[in-house]
Amino acid sequence: MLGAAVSVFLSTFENKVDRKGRVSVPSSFRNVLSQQKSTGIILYPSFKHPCLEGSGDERIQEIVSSIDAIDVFSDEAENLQTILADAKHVSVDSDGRVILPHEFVAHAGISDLASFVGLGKSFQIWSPKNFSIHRQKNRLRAREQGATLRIISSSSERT
Amino acid sequence: MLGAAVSVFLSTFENKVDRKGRVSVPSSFRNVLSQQKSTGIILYPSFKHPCLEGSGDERIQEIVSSIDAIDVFSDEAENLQTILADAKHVSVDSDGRVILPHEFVAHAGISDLASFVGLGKSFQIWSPKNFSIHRQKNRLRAREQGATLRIISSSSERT
DNA sequence: TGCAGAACCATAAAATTCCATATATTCTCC
DNA sequence: GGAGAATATATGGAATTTTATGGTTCTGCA
Repeated sequence: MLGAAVSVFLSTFENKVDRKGRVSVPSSFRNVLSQQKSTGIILYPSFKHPCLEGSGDERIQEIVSSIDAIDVFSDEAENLQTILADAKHVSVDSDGRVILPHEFVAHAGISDLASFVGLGKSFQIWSPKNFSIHRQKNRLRAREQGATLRIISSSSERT
Repeated sequence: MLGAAVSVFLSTFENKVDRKGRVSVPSSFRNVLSQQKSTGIILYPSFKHPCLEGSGDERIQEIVSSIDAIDVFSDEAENLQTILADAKHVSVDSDGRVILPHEFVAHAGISDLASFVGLGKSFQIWSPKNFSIHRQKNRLRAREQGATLRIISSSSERT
């Protein structure tokens, strides 16, 4: 099951969270991370949903550079700084696990199970229950709106 | 201390301030500082908020250079000079603590707890109460403005 | 000589490392 | 093709190290 696999975060995995808040990062996610040379992952609570946003830790550099590129006292700079203030770097231990900080566990409503949801360049962590609700809502909306995918060639942004 | 982590000030820590005004600098912040070869930290009261601005002590050099780079008699130059005039250098003791100067404690409304807030290249120190208000405002606005979408990948610019 | 800051010491709580095991999945050799 | 060895993953628990934090003592300076 090794091989190069795919270098994006893909599909959903449900793992157990133990008493200490430890949870295994899905091995395919770990492969993506190590390809990015990340020593760990960056987590921060989502603005929009009761879940956590996660990514390799090189993402932090992007945010910091973004802040540098704009006026230090602007609202926009403060928005990005909010992400930094809320984010945490968690390192992946030798067994492939991370510790979910308590505040985050609370924000996401996670108890003893966590769903890792691959989103390509990043991923989310949900409580399985909240995720299934979210997933269903999304599907419904997608169907109503007749979701069309605009696939952009080469390097561009996602929605 | 493994997990070299990321070399930026990240996330928020709430530590106790004892009778003498001593407070522990979060260990991850100390790691950033030592990477910067700072012997201590520079503190000055924020213009914009009831909090303290902090950074490694090489930051002073940057401010001095900035002053040189702009019109000596401009408002901006005076603002920056005010920072220099108000700033203090505090050293980190062998247990990782600093002493917050009284005037600063007053400006930030800090009593027995202090929140260290990572902002990337610098950080802030707040009273937890003031910070939670500030944070809530910021998160609301960030959500409306869609902060996460504005992250500049690597070093591209928007026009 | 009194007080603020610095250097020491002590300890409880929290985080990190290490070890053990169960369960798959893959590989290899017969 | 299949039995069993070897590997990988997920998970539980214990041991060890760091942190945060309170207290005491020492020292220089006003």
